[in-house]
Amino acid sequence: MTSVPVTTNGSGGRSGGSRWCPTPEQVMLLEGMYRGGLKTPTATQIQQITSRLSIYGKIQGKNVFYWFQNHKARDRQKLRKKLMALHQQHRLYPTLDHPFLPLHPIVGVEDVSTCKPMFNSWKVDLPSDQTCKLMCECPHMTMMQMDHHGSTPYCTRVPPKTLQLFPLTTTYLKEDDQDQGHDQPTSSKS
Amino acid sequence: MTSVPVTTNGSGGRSGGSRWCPTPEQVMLLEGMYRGGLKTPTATQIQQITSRLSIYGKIQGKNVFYWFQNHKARDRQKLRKKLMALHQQHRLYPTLDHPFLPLHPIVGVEDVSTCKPMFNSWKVDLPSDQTCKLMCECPHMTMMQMDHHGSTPYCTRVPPKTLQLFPLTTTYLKEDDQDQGHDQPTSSKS
DNA sequence: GCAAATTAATGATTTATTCAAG
DNA sequence: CTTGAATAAATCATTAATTTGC
Repeated sequence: MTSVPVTTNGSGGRSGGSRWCPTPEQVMLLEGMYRGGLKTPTATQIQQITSRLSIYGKIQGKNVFYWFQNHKARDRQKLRKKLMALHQQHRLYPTLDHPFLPLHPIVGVEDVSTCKPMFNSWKVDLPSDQTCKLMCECPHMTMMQMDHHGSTPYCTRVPPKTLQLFPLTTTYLKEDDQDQGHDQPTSSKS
Repeated sequence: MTSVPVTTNGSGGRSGGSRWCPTPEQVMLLEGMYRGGLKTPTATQIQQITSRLSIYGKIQGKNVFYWFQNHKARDRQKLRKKLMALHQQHRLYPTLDHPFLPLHPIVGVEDVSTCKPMFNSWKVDLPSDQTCKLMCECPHMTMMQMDHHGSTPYCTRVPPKTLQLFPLTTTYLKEDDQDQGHDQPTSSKS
């Protein structure tokens, strides 16, 4: 292949000549279209887009075509990855320069996926939505079910099972510690 | 003016008042984790981080959660702004303000609508590799000046001639805000 | 030096998206 | 087509920095 005399690229005169290198404007515009709802442009649309974007740099229809294909695919891929991470939930990463986050893995937890949604319960004072929203006031108790026969080798920091987690693990707590996150009813918002 | 005395925090100052105020140690640790690659901690990780940081001061899981959200968002925002400013100088065409909609039709092409099936045929049933090859062989001209080589059985069914520009017409990104503006009335608080 | 006034950072909420399951 | 789950963008609100006049 490549019998095509593609002197492509350019795009601001960047280096290389083998593949399209979109300019920021082009990327911006493409993303805008994508976000605007255009996921799989028709040939006509591709054409128009190409024409439009050629103002900012060299571009071909196939670039646009590929861009949308890739963008959509990567969107899905990203989401899938997230979902996976949700179920595996043990992404420990090696620390780098500082021992910042030994962050020992939680061993006995398998159903951590249930805690992610719990974060929504923080904003439980929503006006009038039909949806759940307020599942439980005590967000994180369900998450640390663990224990049982989880050996928890070095899980010293995480409380064994009695979920003190958020409020109580602080070194000092005063009576109004709850007030911080409890609710600030918009304080006379506009 | 007469800046409204924020009654919300009146008594006792901010020791337990309105919002979390991270200690330098906490900030340091959080930034270290972020730089270390932790961009969106899971609930489990948030718990661990919270527990760990609590020795330096009062902190809740939601604080950690929010911190990462904000940090990541502002990182992105900053970067995007930089990129935008980099190439904002061009502004050759007036359409940058409404980049996505106008998209005037192309002049030289009349029967472009027939190209659409072509795009479909590209990715139709060939293995991905084949598809790619096909694209490479027939890159730009295929859509632009497509000399009906007739072998497009799909072309029988053509979309409306009046190639409707884009179906999007939604909100798009409206950030523009060329300069973040100083128009912010300081007394906007209500 | 100091506070009031103003500006910049940033914590906390709300809103708009996304994909995919039902 | 609708809804669920989750997030990132946009926005609001408060704290810290800083400027400014004395």
